Amino acid sequence: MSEGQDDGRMAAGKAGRTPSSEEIQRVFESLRNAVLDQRLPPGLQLKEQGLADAFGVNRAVVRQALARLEIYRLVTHAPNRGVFVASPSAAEGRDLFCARRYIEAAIVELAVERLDEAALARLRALVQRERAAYAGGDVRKALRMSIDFHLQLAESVGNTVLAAFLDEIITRTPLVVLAHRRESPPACMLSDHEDILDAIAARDVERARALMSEHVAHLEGRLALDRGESPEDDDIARLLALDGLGAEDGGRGPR
Amino acid sequence: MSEGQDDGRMAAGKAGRTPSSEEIQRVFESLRNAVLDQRLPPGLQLKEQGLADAFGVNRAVVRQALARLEIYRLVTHAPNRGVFVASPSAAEGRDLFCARRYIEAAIVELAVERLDEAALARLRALVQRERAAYAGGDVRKALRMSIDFHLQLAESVGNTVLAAFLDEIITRTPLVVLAHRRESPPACMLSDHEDILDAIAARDVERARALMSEHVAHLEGRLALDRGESPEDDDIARLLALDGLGAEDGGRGPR
DNA sequence: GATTACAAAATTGTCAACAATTGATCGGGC
DNA sequence: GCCCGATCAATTGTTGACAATTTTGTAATC
Repeated sequence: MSEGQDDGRMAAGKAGRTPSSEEIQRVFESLRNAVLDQRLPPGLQLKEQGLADAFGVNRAVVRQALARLEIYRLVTHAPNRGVFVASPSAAEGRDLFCARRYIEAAIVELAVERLDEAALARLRALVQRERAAYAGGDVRKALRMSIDFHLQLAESVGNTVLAAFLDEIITRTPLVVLAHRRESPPACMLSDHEDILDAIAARDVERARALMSEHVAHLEGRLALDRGESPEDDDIARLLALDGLGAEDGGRGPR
Repeated sequence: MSEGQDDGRMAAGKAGRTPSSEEIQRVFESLRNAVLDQRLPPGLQLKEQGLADAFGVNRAVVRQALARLEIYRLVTHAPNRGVFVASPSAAEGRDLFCARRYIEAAIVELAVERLDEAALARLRALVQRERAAYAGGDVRKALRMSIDFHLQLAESVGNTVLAAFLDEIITRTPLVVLAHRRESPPACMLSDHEDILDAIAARDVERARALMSEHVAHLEGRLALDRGESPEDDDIARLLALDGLGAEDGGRGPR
């Protein structure tokens, strides 16, 4: 249970089994972590040769790593043009959060059924470390631990499929945040995590589910995902709206 | 809405956006369809050169297609050994069905909220064609249409993330069936599908969810997934059991 | 006769050179 | 002065050959 923590963050879900060629896995993980830490701005082009040089690997390795990132929708691949960091539409963001509510609810429900005291203790320890990171001012680490809380909870209930799904959702979320942020720090609230654990420990399904749902909704609330609120969908549409020539839209466009 | 039906089955979920190099997509789809039709026995080795010859493409193309199949857990990749059709453990099968219950429930819930008459009519038509296929004795086609019903329902509610997840679950299921079948034909019941649609049309969330849950549970019931009931996990164990020398298992093994 | 060491075949993994496509810059024409 | 077409650089896509690893078959030895 302590084996999965390879370089600061586990590759919780899928594609963690057979590291065909190690190198690919390494490049993939690095890029994935960069996305999780919000270091990669949506729209940035990822050039094969550049990455190959940076990681000291062959272009073929980079190519495969990028192909994997594409499947997770972390990058988009324009044929003969290159791959670019994905910039999810508002609709995609909504779908992501909607799905997340359902899946986190399922996980919480299973947690109430199956989590023993030892598992709960581990999760509580995680929240403590998260709190410590916040207190210490290391906001980036705190954010990572906040993510890890959700991932660890999912993994603790022992359903690999649901854990992998949540992992994918959470991995895709930072790009949505970057593309549609409204307020300042889109981090989790410490107390929320603790309350959820308490409800699970008390075997109160309804309360645990409600708290988690509220928690996720709160996260989503900090984003500008409402229909028409943010530059809608198509990348070209966004560019057009950026000039304010919104046709019949009386200048509601952002900026 | 009639555009997604490229070669008999849509690639509902992810990885359908940018077909980098078309060829890869083609090989991937072919293999994926073969899995869905239960034509690929778990454990079979998929040799790169063989597939390259069969599809008339380069080995690199096959390589990438296989990499994608691996992410979907349809094959397992043993470094320096090759890739093999996955043979999911009973535990994995349980996780799959457990997750499926939650996700189908979520989809049904959204369907009650968002499906209009037109969408319902399309789904009813699909069930009709499924019934026709059964009546016509084309069991393979009927099974595919049964799968398509679930996939189409998911797509109709308009959440791409949930649709992709269900797609993944359903794609992985045939391998579980092959590895752990108990009874004869593990197909969906026609009437179940119709009843679910009726409940959705009547906007009866509870009933729709209950019916769907029961439907999925029924599917799972035809498999031998209980703890200790089927040859547990390790592939070698399965091969041993195949000879009937089941040690203390008094000949309960398959065949 | 069984077991271990060795050798050969097959398969995967890696790599670098070549081809094709795209976007941009520059020049000419209207 | 503006617009259109061609050349040029940069990047991706493809291919084939070569290296490393594993498995299988064989032979010698205990």
